[in-house]
Amino acid sequence: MHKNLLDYITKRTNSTLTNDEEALIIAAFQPKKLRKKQYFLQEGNVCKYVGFIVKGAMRQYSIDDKGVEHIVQLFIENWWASDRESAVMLTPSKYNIDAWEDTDLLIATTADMLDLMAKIPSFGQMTRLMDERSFIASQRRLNSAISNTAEKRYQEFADNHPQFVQRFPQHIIASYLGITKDTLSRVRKQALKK
Amino acid sequence: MHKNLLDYITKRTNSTLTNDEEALIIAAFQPKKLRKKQYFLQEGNVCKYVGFIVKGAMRQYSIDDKGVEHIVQLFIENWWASDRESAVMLTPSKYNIDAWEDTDLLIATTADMLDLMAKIPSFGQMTRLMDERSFIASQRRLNSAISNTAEKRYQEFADNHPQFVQRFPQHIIASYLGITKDTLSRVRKQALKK
DNA sequence: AAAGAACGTAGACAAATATCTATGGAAGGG
DNA sequence: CCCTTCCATAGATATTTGTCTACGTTCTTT
Repeated sequence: MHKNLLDYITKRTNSTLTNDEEALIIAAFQPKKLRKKQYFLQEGNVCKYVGFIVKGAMRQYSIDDKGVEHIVQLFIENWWASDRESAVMLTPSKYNIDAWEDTDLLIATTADMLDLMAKIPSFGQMTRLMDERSFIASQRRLNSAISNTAEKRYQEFADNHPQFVQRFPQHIIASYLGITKDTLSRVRKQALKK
Repeated sequence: MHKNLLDYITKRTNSTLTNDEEALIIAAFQPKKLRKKQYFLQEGNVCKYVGFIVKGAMRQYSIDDKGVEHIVQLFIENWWASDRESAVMLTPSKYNIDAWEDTDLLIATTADMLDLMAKIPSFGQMTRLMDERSFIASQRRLNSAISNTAEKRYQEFADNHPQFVQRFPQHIIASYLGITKDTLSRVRKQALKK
């Protein structure tokens, strides 16, 4: 199971890991299985782990005053699940993270992550790349959210993330885009005509 | 002028810099003055510099098919201006960054930044903190954009960033929030009644 | 196989927001 | 100082999106 992670690191950084480095990484990451709907993180708790998704799909969401869920992030294989805000600031999380499909994870504590970053250059490089990618994705999504109509946002999303459209139902996608499932349904209908 | 930057680094990281380290940083960062409306980065160019704002205010925005500007980011003193996506991926930027007020910057190339990160631990730490903060801010804003009404979004923004509300006109703030200036004007009027 | 939940779609209506035009005042450049 | 540009607001109207209810289908669970 750890092989997926080691491959991920070497591929992303175009480097190799020594046996010692591999051992350190394997020691730090613990396998964990989550059944569908099981929580990885619950609102109000401090996020102590980061999870590398080996197989499965997860979602991160907040719940507003009216009890409505707002999807802030979706994760599938080779994504890192965690609430960075909570993990970095050590504050109670405003979000829930749970499994949408049965999911296999490799989890490590924030402390272990910092340790690995310090000891293994390519691990540090990998996390930097991961951070950059997250930020860029977030910026793009934000730009799309403030600039585009619901229709354009969905088109962009479907073009860039076809895997997500396949694996999550429409009401989840709609929430992720900041629209209702009804609007998404209408938008898709419009799109078919073209 | 470099003192602002050195202070910023030591404060953020709770550490001190040796004379050699300070010299490296000063050598890497070049002072630059921008007049109001002058570009720091223009759409289509690759972002080669990152700028630390010593004094002034800047904005980052895209321009859509209809020629409408969409503000994706605002910067004031002690913020770092750059298009990370372009700088990291070495792709032409989709954004413009220009000075909203006359601005004093300290600029460094991406290569110099990487060099400083490698040579100066606390510089690496500082950039990591900066990246984390950016990401968290971006996540929050995204969450707000998809979850809240225009009114709530403005309230949150005004509460969290009173300096921005003071220094940028309403149509800029409105664009930043993803609404029109007309809507923002109405929202503010409503808020006064409370 | 049956029962219940989850899901997508639809239509009618309501609410939020955008668009457009106009106006007066403030700010900035010569 | 005058002139121009920028800025905030207002009202009328159009468009987009949300809300609610309903229904048929598919998926889960027992």
